[in-house]
Amino acid sequence: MGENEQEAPNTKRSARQNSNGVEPSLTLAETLAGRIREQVISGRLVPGSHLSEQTLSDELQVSRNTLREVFRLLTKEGLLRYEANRGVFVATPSMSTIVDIYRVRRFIECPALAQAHPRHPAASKMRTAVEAAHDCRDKGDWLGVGTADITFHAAIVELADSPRLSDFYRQISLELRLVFGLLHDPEFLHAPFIDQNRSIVTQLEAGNPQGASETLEAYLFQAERFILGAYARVSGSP
Amino acid sequence: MGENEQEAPNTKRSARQNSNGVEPSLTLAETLAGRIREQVISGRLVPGSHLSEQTLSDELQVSRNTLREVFRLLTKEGLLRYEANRGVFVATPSMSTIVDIYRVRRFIECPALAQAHPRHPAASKMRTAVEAAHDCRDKGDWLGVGTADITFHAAIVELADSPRLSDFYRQISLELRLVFGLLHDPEFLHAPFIDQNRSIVTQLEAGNPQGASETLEAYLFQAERFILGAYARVSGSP
DNA sequence: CCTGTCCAGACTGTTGAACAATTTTCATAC
DNA sequence: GTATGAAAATTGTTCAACAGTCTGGACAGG
Repeated sequence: MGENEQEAPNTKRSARQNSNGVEPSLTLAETLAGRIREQVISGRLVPGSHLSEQTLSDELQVSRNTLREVFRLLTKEGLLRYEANRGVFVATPSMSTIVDIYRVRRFIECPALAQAHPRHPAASKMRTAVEAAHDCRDKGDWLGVGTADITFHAAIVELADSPRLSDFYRQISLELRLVFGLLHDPEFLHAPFIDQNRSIVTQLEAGNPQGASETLEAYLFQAERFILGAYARVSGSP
Repeated sequence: MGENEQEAPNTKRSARQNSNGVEPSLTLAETLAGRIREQVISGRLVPGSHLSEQTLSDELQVSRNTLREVFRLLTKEGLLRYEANRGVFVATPSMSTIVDIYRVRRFIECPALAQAHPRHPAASKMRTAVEAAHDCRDKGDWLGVGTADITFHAAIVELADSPRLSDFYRQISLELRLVFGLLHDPEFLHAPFIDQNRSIVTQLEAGNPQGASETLEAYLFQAERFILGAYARVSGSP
């Protein structure tokens, strides 16, 4: 009797272990995707390196199948690259990647800003992000400055009121952060742009979205040159 | 005796069966994703319906694990939607979906066209697509007209020379086709726009991208009203 | 010494079965 | 008629196995 009851008391930690506890119904794969995304963005996982299924699944204590789901997610986000029968690699941004990213940014951010209403909710997000960047600079927290910068520009895109556009921009930002990680010199990269961001939001708040947009375009061209230069330096003499 | 030997000689056809044989290193999951994508776009898989893992994996003769990889792919494309512990459903476009799609289209297509060089390679793609749509109309092949229409507008986006923008637009097109499938009245939806497409490409070829862009903007506003109206009719009295 | 072939090992692609966790269904009690 | 609670169905995750593909080295011949 009772052989029906599967009482096997489950030695492994229960499937949905949540060290922080509060994640509401996030699947394991999604949680891990977040973790690996962090590592890729922060540069701890070097672009071009091979991610072995066996090694990683051992390391993260998940099965290969689950890890493969994670890989699928991150591949679609552009952070990993697939090669059939050879596995996944951390994406390696090239010069043309950078050029394309900045082309897209100018294409989307400038019109979004130019046609924005100064009292749009996203405008206050911009202001908040600018001040956060300022604070972080004072504390020497350059990684925080980078995050605030991304937030600022995401807010610009939100001015266009399009969920799909915002999602797309989120993806572009991810790739850009991958580039930043490759350059590891956040101070040099971000310092010059904090004040320009402030000038942009100030112009917008003053009811001059057109001027803000022009400042932004100049900003983006300048930033592109900056990044390309830094990239060439890193890539030329590693 | 011999119970140790797993003699079951693998009744299923070898893993990489390729009925057409020529697919170069496409993974099974990717192949299946293509098949399901077709079914979703064509409307054979009704929006909102639940895709059971067990049922579908039996039907497609693949394992649940592989099918889950397929689901992950299509979810990222916006054709399927995930609900934790409840499974995947075919995405159900709403009015706000349509509004957002057309907002994005105007936001991207019009500037891409306005700043285009008339001799850009994508311009000839536009011309080809227009003529194809014309031919299909004469033959009464309205599904072909729809495909040609999508191709035409994808070519417009290609004028911007940005792979990431083109990829993004491809995704938007997929969602739009999902809407079309929901409306199943391709003649009514596409017939009015073939000639406008022709006018647009003609203006571009004549060296007037600005005029082409204005025509396109009017086109997109009109098409949005069309689709929204058809949607309301279908959704109101099913 | 160089080059091409062949073989073994490592890794990915896919499978099927199993169990845990969650949702849904349904019968019963109030 | 609605609440309750257990059974059934479904998803989330794991494991072990095997087939297909790639990698690297041993080995033979030039």
